[in-house]
Amino acid sequence: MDWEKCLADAGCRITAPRRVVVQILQGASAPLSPQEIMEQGQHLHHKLGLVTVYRTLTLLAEFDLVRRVHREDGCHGYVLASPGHQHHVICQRCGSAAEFPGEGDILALIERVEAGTGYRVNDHLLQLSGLCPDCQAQG
Amino acid sequence: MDWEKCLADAGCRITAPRRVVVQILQGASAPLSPQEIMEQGQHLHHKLGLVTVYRTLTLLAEFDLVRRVHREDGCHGYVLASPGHQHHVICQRCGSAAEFPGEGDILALIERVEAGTGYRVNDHLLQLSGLCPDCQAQG
DNA sequence: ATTCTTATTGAAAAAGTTTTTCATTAAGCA
DNA sequence: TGCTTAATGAAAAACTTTTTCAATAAGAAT
Repeated sequence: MDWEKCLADAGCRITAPRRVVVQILQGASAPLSPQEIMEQGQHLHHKLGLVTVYRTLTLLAEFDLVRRVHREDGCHGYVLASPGHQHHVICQRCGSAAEFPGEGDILALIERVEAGTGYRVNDHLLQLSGLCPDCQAQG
Repeated sequence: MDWEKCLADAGCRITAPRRVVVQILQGASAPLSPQEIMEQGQHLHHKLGLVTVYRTLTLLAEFDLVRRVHREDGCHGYVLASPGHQHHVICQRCGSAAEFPGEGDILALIERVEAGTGYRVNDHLLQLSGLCPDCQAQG
């Protein structure tokens, strides 16, 4: 579902800062920190504040529109979650990210884990890291 | 390999604070934050400082003896990584963690991702969250 | 055992990240 | 067009992580 409709249906307003945050994430090829989102976003909306970026990310995360991932540098990074493709490979060298569809494999694994541990699994985070094609080529 | 030997072989010293951090993690049933490790560790070594906990965790992580995971509250949590069982299910209610062996399934998935994206995968993080048996029973 | 070297520690301070507060602004409905 | 109230931005507070540096103690040499 469209993010605007998703928020609107929940009674949230579609504001300029929110549009900017989503737009920046849409154009990103790597997970961005709140700080980076603000810096890039200020080119589109020069009054954009860091606090608003945090609040927007928290809101988007509540609706699973955005996903928080680990970054090598220890920061939290955010990537847009397109439904059904919520997994990422991240390049350890340049930080670029690629999505991959992994639902099928994961679901099978989850079933086995539930059987083995007794836990009931509601959510999962799978993040791979390595080298993107470009960085491999550079050695 | 034993963590003490692992550090000693690299020329690091086996100190009381380091022993305490490992001991706390060994007794933990959920990922602990540096703060929590310090608080619990001070019962064993009352002078243990937070700085030392951070440094010890960084060191242990370098040798893959410890693993950093996401926690619902946004904090970073650390769990001991027993080799070959580096994956965890975390209970969203009580925070307890269980390990599960998932190597086989993951390796197959990784191969498919490498073929599909062109990325070369060096490392992976898989974290499941849900409800542990106890919390399920409580409703 | 004792001494020596130097890695490690703890405390304070600095740096960085995230949240709270509150007056002001503007989204969306009437 | 105006009204209501959610959302914003700035400042400050709270919290997390790193840096600095003098003091300590691990482990090798004696």
